[in-house]
Amino acid sequence: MKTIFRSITPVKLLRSSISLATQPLSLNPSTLIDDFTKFCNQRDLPKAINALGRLQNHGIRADAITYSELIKLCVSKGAIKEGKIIHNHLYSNGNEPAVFLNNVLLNMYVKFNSLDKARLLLDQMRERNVVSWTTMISAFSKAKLNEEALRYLVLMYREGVMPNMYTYSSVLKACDGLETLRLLHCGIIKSGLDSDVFVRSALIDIYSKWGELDNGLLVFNEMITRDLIVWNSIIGGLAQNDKGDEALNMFKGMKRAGFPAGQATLTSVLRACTGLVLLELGRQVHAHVVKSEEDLILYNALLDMYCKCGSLEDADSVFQRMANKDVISWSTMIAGLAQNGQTLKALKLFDSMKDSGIAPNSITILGVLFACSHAGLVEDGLYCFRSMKRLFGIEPGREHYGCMVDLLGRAGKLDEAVQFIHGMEIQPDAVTWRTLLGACKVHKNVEIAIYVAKEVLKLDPQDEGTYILLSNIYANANRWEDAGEVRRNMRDQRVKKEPGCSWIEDNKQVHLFVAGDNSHPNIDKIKTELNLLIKKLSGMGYVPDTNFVLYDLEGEQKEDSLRYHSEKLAIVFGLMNLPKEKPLRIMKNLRFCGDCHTFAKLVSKAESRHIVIRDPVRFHHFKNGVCSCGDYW
DNA sequence: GTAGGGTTAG
Repeated sequence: MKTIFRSITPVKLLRSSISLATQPLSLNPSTLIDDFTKFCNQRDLPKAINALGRLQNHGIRADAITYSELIKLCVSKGAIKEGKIIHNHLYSNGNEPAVFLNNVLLNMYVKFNSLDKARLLLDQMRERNVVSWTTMISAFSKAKLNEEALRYLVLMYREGVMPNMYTYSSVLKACDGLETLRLLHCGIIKSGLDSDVFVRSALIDIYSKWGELDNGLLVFNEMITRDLIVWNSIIGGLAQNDKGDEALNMFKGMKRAGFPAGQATLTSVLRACTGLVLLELGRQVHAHVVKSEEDLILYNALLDMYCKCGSLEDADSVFQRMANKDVISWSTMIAGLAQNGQTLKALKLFDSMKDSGIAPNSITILGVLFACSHAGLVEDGLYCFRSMKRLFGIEPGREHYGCMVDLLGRAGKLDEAVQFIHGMEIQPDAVTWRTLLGACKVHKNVEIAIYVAKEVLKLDPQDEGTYILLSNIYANANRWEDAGEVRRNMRDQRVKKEPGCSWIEDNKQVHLFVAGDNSHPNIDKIKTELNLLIKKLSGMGYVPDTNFVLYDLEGEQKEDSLRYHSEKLAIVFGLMNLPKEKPLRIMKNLRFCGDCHTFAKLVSKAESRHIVIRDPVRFHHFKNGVCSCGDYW
């Protein structure tokens, strides 16, 4: 008895006698700790915090592991207040917990999204190790505070703490460009940490995000042991960089390596299908995923795939059945309807979205404006644009302005569109002007077109289409000198020409047709069939429209290059090979030329086929001689 | 003991 009393300081004795009055429990320190430990183990937060209060009153400490477990319990329950009580307790009486517990506290504030509190704590800590720094860096990186993440990496270096694989795998995401990325990669290799799978998957991912897929592939190919996430990184990287076919090949490789596809994998596979318009493969993925639990991201990708493969019925049925829908699900569906020419349904869906209590974001509004512009709903579009900030708190961005230029231009209000661009709060870019140029073309306004084309070329001197258009305009007006100058400028700028190509899926195979390329095995047969078809259509009044051809070709040669545009070859291939009841679904890399558009309309009538062609911006559903775009595109 | 990588809409 005596010895026990002697071991307690007078202050502590005083405290315990006070607490005795309010909390008539055990006085014995070991019993108090036992109580505390017991409640922590039982994950009984209120009782544990109560017991902690008694420890506090008696100036007693439990062991670090128990505290750490209790803090984790707070995190899992979102108990911020309790977490702070523990923090105060650990810092009471001028104590500072060991770095391990400090790290647990740091992590707690991070999980509570209190980055400022975490930052303060880190500043205050006497000892900071690699875990402390990594906790902060990872938090900044996840919160997309990239500058802060990189800044803390530097602070860490300056303090003489070296990053490890945990640090690198989380800081890589925060790279602000290729230069930083290369520096980090060097550091990783020098420290021998590049054998870590986490670091590797982060490297693959970030290289592909910065458009250096080859470096990502290099990292991937050097790996001896790969896990599911590394496969996902490379497949996702390929899919996001429009290398759908390579992504699908990689997916095959992954299956060969014995990995079952996870939801993230299938999301990327769907993205690849979307990019390649592989509706049938997309359907197979769908059939595969309906068996598992509904994953929102995956289902959103499914929606997008159906929309972008021009199958609105499938998209709608998925959308109707989805138990949870977020702003992306709604925006995908609204944009999908709009792009497929179903304007009124798109606007109706926007109303339903608002009714359902999901707040639209800037991308949702973009879909709505797109719908208005493609249906000539000038007033509705203007209203939406003018009220987006007031109603939804969304500032119009460059793309919203672009949609408005399109809206005015399409409606033939070309002067107003020019005025609108001059009044924009954001500097117009080449895309803005090019949008208006397209409208000038449709409405055949030469005067404005010349002005607009010059604006485009000021901002993008490499734009092939604009040179050609401008020189065609001059040539048609017999202004040969001007046309010649445009041609010279084009040569001086070494404008690159992107070859037009189209592709179509048949029996799980993609058939690609590139302008001027005869490598398809059946190309001769296809060309023969195409010529027969053109003859048949000529009987219906089809005359090739040569205005859409390059200026340096003449007469018959002009018509010949037009004759074999890749979308025509793809259409004929589809007619020859796909069953009559199936719509022809064709994808192309460039915008439609007017001649091919007319051609497709006539074919849909002459052959009674439903033809769906996707250009880089929208869809054209050809049925019975009419296109869903209403001949505006 | 505490810190880490991949997936969706324009």
